[in-house]
Formats: sequence, C-alpha cells, structure tokens
Amino acid sequence: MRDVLSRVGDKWTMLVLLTLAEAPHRFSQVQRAIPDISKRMLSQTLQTLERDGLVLRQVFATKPPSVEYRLTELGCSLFEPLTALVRWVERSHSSIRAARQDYDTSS
Amino acid sequence: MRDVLSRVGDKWTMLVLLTLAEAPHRFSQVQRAIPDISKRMLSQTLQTLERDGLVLRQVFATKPPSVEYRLTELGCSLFEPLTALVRWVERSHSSIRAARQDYDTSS
DNA sequence: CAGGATCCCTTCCGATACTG
DNA sequence: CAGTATCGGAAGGGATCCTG
Repeated sequence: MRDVLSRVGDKWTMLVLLTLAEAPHRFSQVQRAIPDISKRMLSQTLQTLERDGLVLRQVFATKPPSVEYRLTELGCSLFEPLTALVRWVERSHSSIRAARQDYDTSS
Repeated sequence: MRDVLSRVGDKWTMLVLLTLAEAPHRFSQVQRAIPDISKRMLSQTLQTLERDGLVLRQVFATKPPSVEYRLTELGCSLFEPLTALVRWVERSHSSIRAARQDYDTSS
C-alpha cells in the first residue's frame, strides 16, 4: 500500500501516465513529450508501470521494430484522482513558492 | 511544479499529512501514529511541510516544551485530492498485486 | 520532549557505450 | 528504433549520540 503510493508519486511516473492518458505513444514519442527524462529512466518507469498492470506494452514486428504503450483500464482509472492532484498543484504552487520565500528569508 | 508533485508523493509526506488531517498532533504523537518513521525523517518531513506552508508549527513554552503541528488552510485544501488518490490505491492495490504476480511468474 | 549532528550504507539516477 | 549494461557521483535514510 505504501509502496503503491510512492510509486504513483514518483517523479517520472506521473508525467508518463499523463502523457499516455492523452493517447498511446511509442517509446521515442514519450521521450519527446518529456524532454528531460533519460532513456534509462523512461525504460525503467515503463517497466514498473507494465508490471503493475497500469500500462500495456505492444510490440509491432515492423522494420525497424516499434513499440506502443497505452494505459490499461486500471491505468485509466488512475487518471481522475491524478488530475485532481495536478489541479491542486496548479492552484497552489504559487502559494507554496511564496511560503518558501517567506520561510527562507525569515530564517 | 514537478518538485511540488514529487514532494507530495514522497513516502512519508502523505502519511504525515493524513495524520495531521485528523487532528493537530505533537511530535511524539505523530511518531506513534506512524510507527516506522524515524525521528530524523519525521523532523525533516515536518520541516519541508512547514517551509511549503502546508503545516503550522506552534511551540508551547511549557516544561518540558511541547510542539504542536497542524495543517494550514493550504494544507487542508490538499486533503481532498489526496484522499481521492488514497481511495484509488485502496480500490486497486489488489489488482496491482495480482498484476505483479502475473508479470513475475510469466517472466 | 523535540530535535540537531554525525556516520555510513544503500538506492537513485545521469552519462556513456553497446545490441537486435 | 527501442532498448540493456556498466560505472560513478549524489541523494536517501537508518542508527547512534548529544542538547536545551
């Protein structure tokens, strides 16, 4: 339970999920959508998401081979609570910045 | 923005927030509510939460001194989206466990 | 009671290089 | 194109001891 939460809250996981929520993406497409993720981290993130049953990995035997990632039904069900959180961050990040400013200058 | 998300998704942060959402707690009370958090991590977590303006730290000059932590208004506003996420985890963690089982045995 | 300081081990993660 | 393998620095985090 605790590890599921920390998985979801992971730095890259959220971004990957939000990217795949728009539409299925290929590996390199996700990388372009999230510019500063390394191949290593993207690969790792996608693997754990696949392992957790949130993302489906589909290989096409083309030449060169392409791989498509899409959300499973379970993955889609995470979209709502996740965007609720994202909206909160969007509403609040300026307050948080201000609070940090205060805290840092007054100390 | 990204760092705010990873802050919220932090292993201990969520648990501390959920604890303080119930009621204001003193340091040692939080520690009892979250048994396997170390003093070091609790202290650190509370500090960043205070810095971010989500938690208010109130010192009472008693003997021995006691310190109370409570959510600010901003902290309270995080409660809803956070519990939405927690509810999702509660609904889904069995599916996730099952998916991991499948993934690990079939590989 | 509520922490700060230090030590030290583990995990994360970016950079680079290589493969089918 | 879609990855894996390896290395090395940086960060996370527990254990222990110390303080007002």
